[in-house]
Amino acid sequence: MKKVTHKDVAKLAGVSPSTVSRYINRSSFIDKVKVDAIEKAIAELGYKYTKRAAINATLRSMKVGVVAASYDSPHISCILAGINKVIIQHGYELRIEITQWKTERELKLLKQFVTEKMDAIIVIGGHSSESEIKAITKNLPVLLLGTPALTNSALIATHLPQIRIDNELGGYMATNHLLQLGHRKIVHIKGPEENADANQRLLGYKRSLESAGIPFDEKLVVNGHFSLSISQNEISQLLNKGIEFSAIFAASDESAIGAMQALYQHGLAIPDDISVIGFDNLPISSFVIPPLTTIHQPFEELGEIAIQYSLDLISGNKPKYSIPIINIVVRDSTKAFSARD
Amino acid sequence: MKKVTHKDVAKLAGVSPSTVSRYINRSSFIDKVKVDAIEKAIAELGYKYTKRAAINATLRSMKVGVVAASYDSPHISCILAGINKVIIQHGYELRIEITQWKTERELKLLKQFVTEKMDAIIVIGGHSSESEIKAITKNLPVLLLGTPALTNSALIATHLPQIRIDNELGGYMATNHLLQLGHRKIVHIKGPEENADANQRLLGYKRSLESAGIPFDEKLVVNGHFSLSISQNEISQLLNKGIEFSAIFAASDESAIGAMQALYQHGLAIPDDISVIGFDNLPISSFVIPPLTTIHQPFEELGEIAIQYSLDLISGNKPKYSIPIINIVVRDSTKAFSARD
DNA sequence: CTGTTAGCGCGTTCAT
DNA sequence: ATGAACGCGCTAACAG
Repeated sequence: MKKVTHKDVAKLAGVSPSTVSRYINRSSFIDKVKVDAIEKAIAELGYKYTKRAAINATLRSMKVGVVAASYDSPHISCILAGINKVIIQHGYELRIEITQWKTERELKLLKQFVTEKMDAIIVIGGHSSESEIKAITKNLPVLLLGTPALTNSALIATHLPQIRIDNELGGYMATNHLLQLGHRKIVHIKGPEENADANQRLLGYKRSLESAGIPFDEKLVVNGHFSLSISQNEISQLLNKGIEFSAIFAASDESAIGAMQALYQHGLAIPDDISVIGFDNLPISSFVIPPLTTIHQPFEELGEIAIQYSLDLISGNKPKYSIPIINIVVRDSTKAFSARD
Repeated sequence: MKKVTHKDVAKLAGVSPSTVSRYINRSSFIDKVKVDAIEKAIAELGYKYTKRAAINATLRSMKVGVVAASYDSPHISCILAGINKVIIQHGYELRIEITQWKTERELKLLKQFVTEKMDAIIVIGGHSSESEIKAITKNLPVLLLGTPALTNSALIATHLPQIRIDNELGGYMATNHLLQLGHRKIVHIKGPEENADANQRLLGYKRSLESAGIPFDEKLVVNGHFSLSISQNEISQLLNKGIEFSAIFAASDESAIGAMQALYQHGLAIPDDISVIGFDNLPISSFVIPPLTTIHQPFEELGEIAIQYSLDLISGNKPKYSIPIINIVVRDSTKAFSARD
């Protein structure tokens, strides 16, 4: 028993193979009578379409490649879930590769995706510049998700489409929450210098302080690189230096958790001694002790939007999308300021 | 400029296309002179092998499918990273699909993988029975990773290969650690009834108690279903009932963290009032407060072993593998027993 | 609208 | 050991 092909279907239906192909792809209108015959033949023969052969014939891959820093970063998992959810409905496949935080590897993977003829590429929180990416991917549809790559201003402006939340607003909301609780000395654990998201959150922090009439204090800002251990270290040093503060706004939940670690090690209670607010709302953030107040990012939705956008790019449609909304989730790690003894 | 194919290479090298093909696949010995000619032609033409066409010609997919419960389960991410690491070196591709904890979806995906002619399938912590899986996958290489599917004893025994750690030993080690710290009333948060891993951990718990001469107390065992929130709930109820205990052995880190939540809400300090030990050593477990003592599972290594095994299955080699070693990681959540006031 | 012809780039019989 | 011929299953270009 050989595999039944569209030719067999064609023969039985009394039409040509190409008509069957056209029927399958709905690429043109077909006589109702023939459609019926084809459908009958398909049912009778138990014909199954083999996408592989089509891909081989068209030289298109029907794949979209995703490069991300790692699998086990919680928010990346959520984004991937969102992407996966919609992509399968469109007959595309997902190819996920991880950079392990190495820029060279990111570039290498991008090149590989190009030679493998991916139909589109999504870069999640990449570290290379827009111009580098564009140089490699040429006119392939590329989408930047989350942290956009740094634009090297020395080169021509190459604006790749990107999906991002309103980070400045998030930074403002977080800081404002602390302010409203009566805190005045608020530490900010910022993200990497070259990260636009991080910078915008810092901007939001500044604007919030400003609108409350509190002067910006350089000494209260440390760089946690979105990293748990680095943030832990930074806060620990701050504490050792004896710098005073009653609250922390961390630019990521991982940073916030690192800060909590440091506070814990120094015997400081959260939120009684120090309030902490994060940014991301990772799945785990509601389960740290105490549960973390944070800014919620709809990661899965971000993934869905990103892939929709990419699909539109592939098909040449004008992408239409809405920026997902962020909001504050108040849990137990923040509390009204009270002067310590 | 058209794509350069193996035919072009053949022509330039003065050999036949099939010889080039044989050279590429090393499927038979070729005259040294011709090899040189071929290599020279490849270099000159910048020829690139196109796997897609080969796949189409052989009707093999060069893919292995993985079904897992979700992307954003921390240990699954680690396993996937391990799999990904070795699979790319072998020219295979990874197709990951998630079941969202639904058994029907698991079965559906399995069927889909079969019709897509996956070369092998890995099921991570599946929920269907071995016989169900085997019925669908026939003689396709299937590997069960972690939690094996429940074997329905009513049907014929169908032993699918599976990679697992020594869960009984892990349960023993965890309990023993607590015992050595002087604890006598040790709560166990077990996993789902139908989960073999969970049952074995429970067995280890029992054996450890037994060897310490402590009678097993049914009331000290609750079912946390490996779930954070359920475990939280169960421990909360235990506390409300006034049942006495000084330590908890949770069958998963997520359960342990849930337990910690409950303790926190009841104003109990960890480890001063209650010691907690988990099982898994998730990336986050070192960062909860206090850092969690737990049994370390080498997830990434498990992934590597699983895919190696699958690759061996595909190529017909006799799979050789070693069961990965687990060990205890002592952090701050456990402490010597001291009678409370 | 539909059928015919000609590939896509490679693997795999057969012979020799 | 090597070449010729054919096949994989489908799409695309061209006629009509």
